[in-house]
Amino acid sequence: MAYCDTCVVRNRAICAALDTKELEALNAIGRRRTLEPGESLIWEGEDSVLVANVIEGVLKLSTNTEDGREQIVGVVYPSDFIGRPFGGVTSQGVTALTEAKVCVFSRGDFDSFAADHPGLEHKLLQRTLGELDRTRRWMLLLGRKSASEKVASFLVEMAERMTGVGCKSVPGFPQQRALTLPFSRQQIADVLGLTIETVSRQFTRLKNEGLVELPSRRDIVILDYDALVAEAG
Amino acid sequence: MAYCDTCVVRNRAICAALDTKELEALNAIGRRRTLEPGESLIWEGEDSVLVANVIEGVLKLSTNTEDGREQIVGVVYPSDFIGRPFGGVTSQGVTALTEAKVCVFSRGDFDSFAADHPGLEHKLLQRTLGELDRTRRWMLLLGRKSASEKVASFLVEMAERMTGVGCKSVPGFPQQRALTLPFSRQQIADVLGLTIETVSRQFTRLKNEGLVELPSRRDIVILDYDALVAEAG
DNA sequence: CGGCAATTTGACTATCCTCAACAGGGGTGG
DNA sequence: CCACCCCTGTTGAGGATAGTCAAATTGCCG
Repeated sequence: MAYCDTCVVRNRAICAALDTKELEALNAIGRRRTLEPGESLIWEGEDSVLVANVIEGVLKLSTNTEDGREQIVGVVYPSDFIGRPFGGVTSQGVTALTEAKVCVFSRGDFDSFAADHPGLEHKLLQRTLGELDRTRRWMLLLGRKSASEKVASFLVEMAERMTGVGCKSVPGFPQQRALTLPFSRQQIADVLGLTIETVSRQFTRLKNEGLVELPSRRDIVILDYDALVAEAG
Repeated sequence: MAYCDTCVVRNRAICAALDTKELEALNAIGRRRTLEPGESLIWEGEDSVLVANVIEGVLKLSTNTEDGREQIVGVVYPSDFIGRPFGGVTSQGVTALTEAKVCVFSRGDFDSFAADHPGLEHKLLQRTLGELDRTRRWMLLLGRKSASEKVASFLVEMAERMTGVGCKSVPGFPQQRALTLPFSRQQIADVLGLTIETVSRQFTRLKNEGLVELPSRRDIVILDYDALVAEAG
């Protein structure tokens, strides 16, 4: 049952703080789980009952207003940590965007384990501080950027994040990058605080201006990365 | 020099994790500093050179676009922690809104000290997780709420946060609360992702509808708290 | 090939922003 | 002590951006 031995995020996730023996103990309280696209792992407003590491796939963190408007407040990738340790109510739901594999722990078990392993907590703290930085930078986009700046920023961010995952650099076109988005148009709108129609219009504008190509609904080829960065503001 | 003995946030800040002796060691590497309103402690984009605890006053965390638009991404109160431990570049500036007292550490000193005191790191982790939750909830406001919902949410949040600080409950009017805002109109706009004019118009609307009174620029009396909560969406 | 959902496009509207003028009030200096 | 000034905030008019509603189109899947 020593999943961790073959875990692809072994050295990038917070588990990297643990030696082989400690890892075995952690392994004993965790279990792997596969999620289908659209499947939720945690629901908004429930007591925090579990935490997890992402092994594979992309998931969204989202909150909703009572009348159904949604805002995606975070996107997590392999090696990222999910959930709210040390009590409290989770104020975001967690839902798989692609097929995903996660390593799940009951929150109580994880809390106790973490209390005995300061190195693990340190890793988690660093990760949380980084996530807070990233989240605050995103607030500038939500509060102060125009629709065109938002969409350009989104594409730049995706190009960075997906590097090495779904990104191929095309020979002879160093700026050119192809990526497969893990988001529907609606989900992009929910990330950017826009409507689906506005996102769609911005995409076609970028296509008409020759900055991107849109071979299919989920695929984007970036033809002029620098122009996108400039437009991101 | 044992400032900590008389420190008003001794039991609420992350220092609460330390015993008397440890506190002495921490005290030795920190120093108190007073900030005037508008004075900055940390500038956006600089290397992280110091961290601090807030003892007294209110400070803002803010980021700016190149062309000068500002977004306030966090507001910190007494006992809150400021700065970016464990390296990296701080992506937010920190500026006092009111006169403020802070307990400052060089980042390197603090990092080393924290490494030897897991209890302190644990407190800091809890605080950071809480701040991340709060920040993500604010993203829903920035991305999905209307101007009237934003302003109402802001007043509700301020009423909660300032309780016990600048807040008096008026006998016979349990819903009624008076508070002195630490923000100018422009700063409120920068918190909410609005313009100063829109904020001003929302305030006068709330006044005309009898939900609040505005005795002076910085003072607000909430006459109908429940209505504000309802309008916050 | 047909059906369905996602996306795009179009027309129109509302909200919020911009620009501009005005008002208030707190502090300073005469 | 009062008048003035400057800064902050308010109010108004007009316009632009993004939202809403509706219809057309695409492409995916059986």
